[in-house]
Amino acid sequence: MAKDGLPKQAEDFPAWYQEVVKRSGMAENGLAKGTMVMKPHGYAVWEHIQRALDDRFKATGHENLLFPTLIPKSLIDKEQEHLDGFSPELTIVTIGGGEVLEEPLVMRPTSETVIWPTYGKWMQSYRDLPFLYNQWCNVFRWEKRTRIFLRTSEFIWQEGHTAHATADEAKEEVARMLEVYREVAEDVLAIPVLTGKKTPAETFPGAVYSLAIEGLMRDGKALQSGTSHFLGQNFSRAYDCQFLNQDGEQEYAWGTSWGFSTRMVGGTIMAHGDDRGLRLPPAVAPVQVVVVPIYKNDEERSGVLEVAEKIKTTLAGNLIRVKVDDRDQYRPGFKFSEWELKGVPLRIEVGPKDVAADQVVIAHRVSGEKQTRSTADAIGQVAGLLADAQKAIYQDALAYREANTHEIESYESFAEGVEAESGYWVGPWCGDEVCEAKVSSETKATIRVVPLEPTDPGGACIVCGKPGTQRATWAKAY
RNA sequence: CGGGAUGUAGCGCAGCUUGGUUAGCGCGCGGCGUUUGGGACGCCGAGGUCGCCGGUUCGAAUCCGGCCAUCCCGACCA
Repeated sequence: MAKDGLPKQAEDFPAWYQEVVKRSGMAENGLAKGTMVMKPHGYAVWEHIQRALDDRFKATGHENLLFPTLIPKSLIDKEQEHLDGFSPELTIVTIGGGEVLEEPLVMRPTSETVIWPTYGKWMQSYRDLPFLYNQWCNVFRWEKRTRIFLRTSEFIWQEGHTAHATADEAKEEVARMLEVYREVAEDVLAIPVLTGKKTPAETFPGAVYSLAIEGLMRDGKALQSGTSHFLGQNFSRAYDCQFLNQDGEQEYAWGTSWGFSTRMVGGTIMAHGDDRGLRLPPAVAPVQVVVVPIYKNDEERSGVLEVAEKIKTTLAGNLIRVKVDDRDQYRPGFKFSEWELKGVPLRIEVGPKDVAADQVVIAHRVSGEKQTRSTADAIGQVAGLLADAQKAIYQDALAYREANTHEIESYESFAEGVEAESGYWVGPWCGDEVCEAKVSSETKATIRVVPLEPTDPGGACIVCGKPGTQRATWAKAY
């Protein structure tokens, strides 16, 4: 074993991540700096995430549409906070058709600035609202330091943009979509997440407030992966989107926006992977079951492959994503390692002895266990075993999070602890940005979330000692 | 944008100090054969503008100058 092993997570997590992403065939660097090529194995995971989200968007009454990638620069300039927030990250097209453009075009970093002026043309009265639209697209953010899946200059996501007649309705939407994100993260990607509100310092530029889900990676760092923003009337005012309300008055519409990106593919890798490679939750695994035939000669080969194909046909008929690895140039041991690297949840081994005894060996990626079952039992049990694996991998991640969540005893112990142990550190905070900034400059940890609903802060601010107003969760983050 | 490092075959590297004629090794790749229950082995073979431009020299992967790119650390970052 480990003839060609990965770097160990415990020794060098970033090296492990880079290697596992490349060797498992998830993605590689693009030819332009800071970009990435999502390869079939990685894109398939994204497609499953996409499906899970899109089904839930439709179920909550949303429709998809698509705005152009290019946004006139003047539109971006209209919302000052938004402009300030994004300015350094903008990619701007200044030449088109060989001529310098009269007005530069911005490659969208997100689409509020082009969607809101358009929404303004579409809304006349409260009867037209709400607009519940979403788009699947790529966005561009020039990054000085990129990391595959986690931060690249171009990435794919969905951005929902809704317009409502009342603030309360918009706030409900923001909460509803955060819940969709939580559900997809936990039930589909098997990543337990904290849900909460961002501090003003971490709020989306132009939003009134931002909600987010945060997952904990296996190196103890947090990853923000889905965000849902209450825009208030900020964008409708900037782009003059008014409607006639029930009282016959012109009113600015209330907005939300929410996004979930391919970054979460990286999150799935880092939340579940181990030293042998990926461990993919069955719900998003491109291949859920791989059948590896074992044989010594042509005669054994044909007998074993016959059984393998039969297993495949039956499972595929039950909508299980199954593959028979009948490549002749690799031996079984090599295939075992390769599919483990790729994170396939279940492996069925079929050799001559098994064929003779009408049995197979089932190997579990999550637990690492192997068991022998009659062929018929094995086929019948696969769906259940996949469901068990989905639960087990979530439980693993949950146990990890619980073991790495610390109650803050004192500022000193927190400052030392967060360096050494990372993980989540929870404690009272006064709500002052000065205290927040002091922590981030002295420890590299930032406030990931504060609770959605007011809770007992549980004591005095860990930084300044004034009365706490809320319980904050700090962590080092990606 | 600062500090450091690296660019030689698809990947990982040696060679450079002390210039010299066919530029090497491992993995991978192609063919043939033996193998196949945890990363097989033998033989044969294909594959290189030595990052780019210029300079020194009879002669440059090697020395000198400039440029470009990538990686790490920092700053920056929803």
